[in-house]
Amino acid sequence: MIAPGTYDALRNELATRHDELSKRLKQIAEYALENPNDMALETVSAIAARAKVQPSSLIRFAKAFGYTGFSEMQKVFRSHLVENGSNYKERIRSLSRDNARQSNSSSVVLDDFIDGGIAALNNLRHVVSPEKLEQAVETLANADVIYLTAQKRAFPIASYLAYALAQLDKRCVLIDGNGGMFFEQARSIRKGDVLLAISFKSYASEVVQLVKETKNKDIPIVSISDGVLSPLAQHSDVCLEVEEVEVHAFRSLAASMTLALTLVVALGRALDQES
Amino acid sequence: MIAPGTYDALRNELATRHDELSKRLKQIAEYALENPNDMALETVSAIAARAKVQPSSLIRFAKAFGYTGFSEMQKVFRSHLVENGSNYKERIRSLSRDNARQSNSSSVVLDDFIDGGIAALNNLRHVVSPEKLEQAVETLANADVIYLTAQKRAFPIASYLAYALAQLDKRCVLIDGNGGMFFEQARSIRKGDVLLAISFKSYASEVVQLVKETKNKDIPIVSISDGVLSPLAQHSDVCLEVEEVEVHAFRSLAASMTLALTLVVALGRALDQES
DNA sequence: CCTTTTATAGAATTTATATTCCATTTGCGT
DNA sequence: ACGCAAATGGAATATAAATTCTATAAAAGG
Repeated sequence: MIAPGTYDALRNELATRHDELSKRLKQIAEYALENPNDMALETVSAIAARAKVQPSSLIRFAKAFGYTGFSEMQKVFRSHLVENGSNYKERIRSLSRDNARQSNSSSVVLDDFIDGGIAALNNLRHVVSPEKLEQAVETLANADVIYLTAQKRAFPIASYLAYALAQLDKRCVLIDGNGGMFFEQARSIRKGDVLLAISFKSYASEVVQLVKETKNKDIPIVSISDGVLSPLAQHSDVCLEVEEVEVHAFRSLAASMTLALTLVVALGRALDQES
Repeated sequence: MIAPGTYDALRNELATRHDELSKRLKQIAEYALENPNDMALETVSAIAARAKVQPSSLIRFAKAFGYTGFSEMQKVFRSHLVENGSNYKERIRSLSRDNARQSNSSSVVLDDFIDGGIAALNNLRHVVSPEKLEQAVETLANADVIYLTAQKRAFPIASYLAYALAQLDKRCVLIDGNGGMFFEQARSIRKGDVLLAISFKSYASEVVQLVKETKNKDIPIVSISDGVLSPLAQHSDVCLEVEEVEVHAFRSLAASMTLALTLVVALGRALDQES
């Protein structure tokens, strides 16, 4: 007897062997299928109480399916919970393990980044709250001029936003620090405008400083950054969070780019509706 | 002191009080925000090991935020895990409903772009030939200076490449046309250098022209473009093809960015092996 | 209807996990 | 440089949880 290692395999096993199970084990199987979250998170005695069985029955149940004990079976339920939810890090972790095995061909590197990018995109679904996104779009839609700023790794995103916003005939200014005029370029921001700042750790000091200063002028700030600890998050009216995956010691921009593009298209729709 | 009862409240508390926290507590806060799943599922000692702290620090951490112990705080992380999973399922359901009737909510747009990005990335795996990739890497590795050029939609990629190559201490020049000096910037290309050009349809004329001119000077050219019909493909020594998916009349850059990043990392490895 | 086998309940035990406590270190103000 | 307060590490302890064991109860077979 071999114990199912995945949630789906276990589910399947529970279903097919359901008939041959004893009364109490049937009862537990039904409970397990209906309450997988309990199986994943509660203690043996808590589950036993809820399913109206003895704790020992749960252990017998687990052993009947080939596990050494209940805890081992619980791991299967737990990993399911994680896969379903926001966790894509496990996949990445296994990815980096694989990386350890001397992957020196370029196409292996490409595969790793593709996997990482897909994981980051999937994750984006979970971490971006629809409300924040809506709020960001609305703020930008009401802007007279959108000022864009980013430096270093985040700069390509601002640069892309400048291009895409121009396609929408939305007025925007890219504060790129060209000619050492970072703050000078920002000086023309005024009431009615909005600052869209993008920065990831380690946060470029100019961008952080500009955000603070602009906040003091009562200009609305929308930001794209990486987590609540970001200094941008603290000073922004809306902060959209992205978490890029690190593969081979480099972070991609796939997810951030996708979010930026979404912002543009959603903004375009909002503007269309107005007119 | 009142302990946050929800994940969002806790996150918020972690962010706002992050500054006033002691060294070890900061460390734990950061780990918790980056690995909420671990916080939800692992044991105190397992988390302690991963976050490189003592188990007792985790208990102090929980108490610092008003909980009676770590277990109480863990409940918050656990309930988030459950809610997150079910929310996601509901969202998928409501999304497919909305999609049928052309919903215009921003998060639907986001989902479309995420799906599009994933499709483009998967496609990338098939269309990029390992040989070409290897050849591109080799050509770039042998370059004295890498000249980068792109305009319009492709420009962010060149801009990102410039940033990433600098990280590798690989000499590069970004021909961005700033100050109307597009061709002037390119004038200093000489034997031993390589031109890396990126352009998608409709191909920016400057870039195409520059590629042609540079080809005549017998400078190797590596390009990233979209299909064999690209004028870049014809004049390049190696042309890496990417096909971005068009969603809502806009093309993402997720796949192209991923390819660009791959090129950088593979190049980095090639350079390491040389030395 | 009795015997044998299998399943079950519940207490007892073992194992693992969280928490506390205190000696030591670190940081800070004087 | 000194003393004080806060923070930390790590062993010791307490708590909780999983698992085993056994007497009892239910089925199954003759």
